[in-house]
Amino acid sequence: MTKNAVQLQSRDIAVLTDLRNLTILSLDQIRRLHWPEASREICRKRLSRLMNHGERWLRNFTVPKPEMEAVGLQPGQVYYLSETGRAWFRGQERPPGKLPRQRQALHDLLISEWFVRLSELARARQANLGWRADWQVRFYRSPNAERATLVPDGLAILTGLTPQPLAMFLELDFSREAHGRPSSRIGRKIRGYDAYLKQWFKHAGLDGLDYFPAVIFLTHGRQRLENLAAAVLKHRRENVAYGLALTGQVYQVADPLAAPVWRLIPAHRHTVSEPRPMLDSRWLASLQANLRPPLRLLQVAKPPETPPPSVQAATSAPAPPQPAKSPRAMPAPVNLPATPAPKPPATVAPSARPKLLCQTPILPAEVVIPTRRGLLANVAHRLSTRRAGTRDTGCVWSNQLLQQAVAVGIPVQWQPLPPPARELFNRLKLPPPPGCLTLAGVSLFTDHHFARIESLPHRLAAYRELAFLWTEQQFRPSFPRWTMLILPEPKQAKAFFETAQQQRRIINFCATTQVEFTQSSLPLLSTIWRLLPAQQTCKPVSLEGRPLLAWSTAA
DNA sequence: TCGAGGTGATTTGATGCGCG
DNA sequence: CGCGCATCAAATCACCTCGA
Repeated sequence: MTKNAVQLQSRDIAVLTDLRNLTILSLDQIRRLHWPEASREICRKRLSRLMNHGERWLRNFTVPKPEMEAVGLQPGQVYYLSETGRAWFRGQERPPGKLPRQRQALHDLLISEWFVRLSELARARQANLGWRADWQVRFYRSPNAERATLVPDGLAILTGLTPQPLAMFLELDFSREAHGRPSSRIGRKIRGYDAYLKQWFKHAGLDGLDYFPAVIFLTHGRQRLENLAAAVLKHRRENVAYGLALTGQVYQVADPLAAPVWRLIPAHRHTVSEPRPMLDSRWLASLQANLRPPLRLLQVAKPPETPPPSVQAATSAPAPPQPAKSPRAMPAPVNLPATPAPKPPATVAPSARPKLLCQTPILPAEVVIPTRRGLLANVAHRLSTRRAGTRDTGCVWSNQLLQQAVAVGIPVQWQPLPPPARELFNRLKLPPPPGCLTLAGVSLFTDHHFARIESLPHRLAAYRELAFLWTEQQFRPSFPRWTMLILPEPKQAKAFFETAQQQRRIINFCATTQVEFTQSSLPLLSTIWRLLPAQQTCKPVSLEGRPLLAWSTAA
């Protein structure tokens, strides 16, 4: 057999990407996604070439025909990424996805089928479908949690179909377990989504969403569907919207969203509808109960008093139908972050706080926000283990940003760098960044350690390696979206921008200089930040100064 | 030259059936 | 119950044309 190299075409890359996102796809599913007009044989032949020639990007296995037919799938070979295929994604500096689990092949194929159905629907209606895999949207109750609280089967985002993008977590109920008890898998799932709703806006995997997605449960058997609906009503404590349907029905109708096969539970109502289309206006409107908390950045010139509710509405999406809000619909902005912002120390007048902080080279212990224990510990450790010098200003600056964010009502979180990540930097003989700050749901490394210009390329390479390590070891939260740099000298800033501009970046960088930072009364909001979003090419980006939180539109 | 696409031949694997 | 054989469908392969 000839083993000629296979040149990857754009369609091949699309197939590999789908396999990375969905883990496995059947021959029929790949054909429907990428060869919708062609025969099965043509698709199979290309996959065979990707599998057996050159680099051998794919592998396959057989799921018994009766098993596939029993769940309504077209029988055929099942494909997944080979180690070469996974390595290709690592080479592209993108996560390689997860390994297939042959014992759960049918479950995973049904998840893929939902993606394929939505793709076909999007294609027919000139809409767009985005998909985030389970490893991208899994939820950990706290940064130090050992295990994920909740692992949805995937997140689909349909844009162009409804006025607001339609975002749906998928839960495929493939088990035979009863739903009744809170300790059952379904009971834990429902409680898990309740917890997710309280923190979703901090999750990097849910960036770009304006509201908490609905939860779509697909199950088998009518009685099971009834039990599932009852379980949702029984266990649900928060305003999570659910849509329930039978796998068989959803996968048989031509348009799964427009067909009246869904039992809908709106976010703010304790009722289960009769079978209706998912594109039900009232149910869709109920999703707006879980809007992303507004940043209110432009109102922060005033002290952090509770803003009137109208201010919050004015900065959110334009005029969504306002459902009747129950007390637990959404945390009130003033309560963000979850723990109430502490009162400033009596020695510091509230009006003087920002100015004082920015003029203080080393943060006095009494001004460190006591509730931010991680950062407090970090600063305290640094101050106690070595003399406070320039190396500690990074932590001080982090604390300043943290305090400003709390003062203006932006949700913040701090997580020290995980030990394996710290070891990576140590191994590369580079000072590690202190940790990861999450501002308004966007996580970022805070880094202030550019002592020498020569170390810049190594440092950028270290972040690339860290991105792989982060994915491989499944650190929480997901890999921070941005890396914030405060560059000590103008010449180092210039060198950094030149280096980063010339590189194909996988990390989003936002950088400023020490001078600009210290001279700004409110660095968080000032236009002192140069944003260098990740991109696959070396195309230069504008280095015009922007506010730090402009990142939401930059990448 | 290489890949896409079409067609038909061959191989492979699952299944059913009969026989000892 | 185990074995061999027949049958069928799916998978695979070979060879072709066409077009970029």
